[in-house]
Amino acid sequence: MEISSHQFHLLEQLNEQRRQDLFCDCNILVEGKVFKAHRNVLFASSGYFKMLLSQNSKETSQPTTASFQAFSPDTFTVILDFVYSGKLSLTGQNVIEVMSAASYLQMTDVISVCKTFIKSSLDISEKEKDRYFSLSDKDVNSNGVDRSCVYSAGWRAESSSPPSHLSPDQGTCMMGGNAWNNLSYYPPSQRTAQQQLSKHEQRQDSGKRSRHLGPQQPADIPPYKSSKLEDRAAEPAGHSAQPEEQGQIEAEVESSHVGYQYGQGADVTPRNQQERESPHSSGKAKSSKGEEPYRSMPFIMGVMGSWAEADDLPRMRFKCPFCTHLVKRKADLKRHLRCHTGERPYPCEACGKRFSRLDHLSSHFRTIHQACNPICRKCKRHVTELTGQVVQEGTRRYRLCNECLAEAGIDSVRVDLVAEAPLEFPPDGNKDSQWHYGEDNRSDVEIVEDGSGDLVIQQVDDSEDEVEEKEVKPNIR
DNA sequence: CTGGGGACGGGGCCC
DNA sequence: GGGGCCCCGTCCCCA
Repeated sequence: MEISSHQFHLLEQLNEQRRQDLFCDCNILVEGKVFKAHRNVLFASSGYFKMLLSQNSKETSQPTTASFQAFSPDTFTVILDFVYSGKLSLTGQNVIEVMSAASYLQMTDVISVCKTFIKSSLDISEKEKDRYFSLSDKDVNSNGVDRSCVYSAGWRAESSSPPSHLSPDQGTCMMGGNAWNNLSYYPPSQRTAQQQLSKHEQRQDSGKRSRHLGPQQPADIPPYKSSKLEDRAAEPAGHSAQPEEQGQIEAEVESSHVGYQYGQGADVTPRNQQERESPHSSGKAKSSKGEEPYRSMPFIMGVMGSWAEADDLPRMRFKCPFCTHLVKRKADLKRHLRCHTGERPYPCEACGKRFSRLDHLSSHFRTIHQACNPICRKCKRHVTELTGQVVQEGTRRYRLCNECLAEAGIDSVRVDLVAEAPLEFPPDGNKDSQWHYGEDNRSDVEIVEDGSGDLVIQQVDDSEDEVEEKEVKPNIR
């Protein structure tokens, strides 16, 4: 016979013990603030602590001490509260930091929820967003987000009552129920984004992890590191940034909270005040309408006006919802966001490779397909269509003179220079335009062979099918 | 190990 | 304000 409330009561008791500093055998130092906790609870909740405590498992008599500089005490409070309650107090202000901290601590469940939170904010559909983040008590039992949280819950944490004035934008995501085990569940509308983020993570992770891994770092360092600032901020405690840098980081991170505005001219509720109002809320309701397709993420894409004016820093007004990157213009943010979403709207119609930016496509086309520099790669002599050929080896294409060609005995894909010539880059970067090889005007993906039968031109239709493809494999380099 | 080539992200400027 | 373009730095792959 199973008593469903046991798990909850057990956790509640542990939380009570933590509050009363009973049996706490682990001290966590976060930017000077000490948090007390139980090793076994931390061990069970975080991959980072699991590794850390495993290393120190033999010295059980002494309290374990861990210190962090990579995130703020407030962020760790959210994390620790989750560990001891199963409730994750996410807000538009803290979601990035919480996700970064969770990444650092290897708490995949928390990361997943943060991603979902962010994804929902990015969702084009305002309705969808409202459904997932209207977290009044009533909605907690009916809307999407909490459906993901209480999905097949074996036990249910007692309902805390978020203030009824919470708006969708600033609602607090309560990760309750059986969240410990079941957070792999996503509402269907959010799975794609989840996959995208994960893949992007993997890509960044595999590519860049080694540079950030210290000897004692967790295996999965925060992957959301598109900015140098975040690179620094994510450094482990043992490799903390220089004091000067750290101060800057703190200032910027702090200002990213205090200075957050929900659309221009919106009210700003300082974080501390928000916390006084409610431990799980982030203040007053204030929704704002931005512009498509970012209209639905106003509470994350904050306008950084106040701190930019307060400090003498340049006016970096737009903040990336996925990292700490700040940009001056919305267009720059739009461009930057593609590095997170993996969106590649600019296909090269000569080779099918897709690019996130038109100028990169343009550059690619010039260097690869228009080979402006008719020099033999081997002997460096000038070649013409008569004296040389374009050779393709794997993904590399270059020119060789006939002599070097014969010497090398290359018989891989050869491309006539003449055949190269007609390829013209489409003007004005019309990503939807069909710029054609010859007279063909076809839709959908189609393989077209040129006269030589060697060069394979892939015409790519940038419509639904491609969208599907983009979602499946973003950011393939 | 090193250098070259290509891809990519950020910043800035121009229209 | 937004798009396009250019430049620069960085990273990765490969020879």
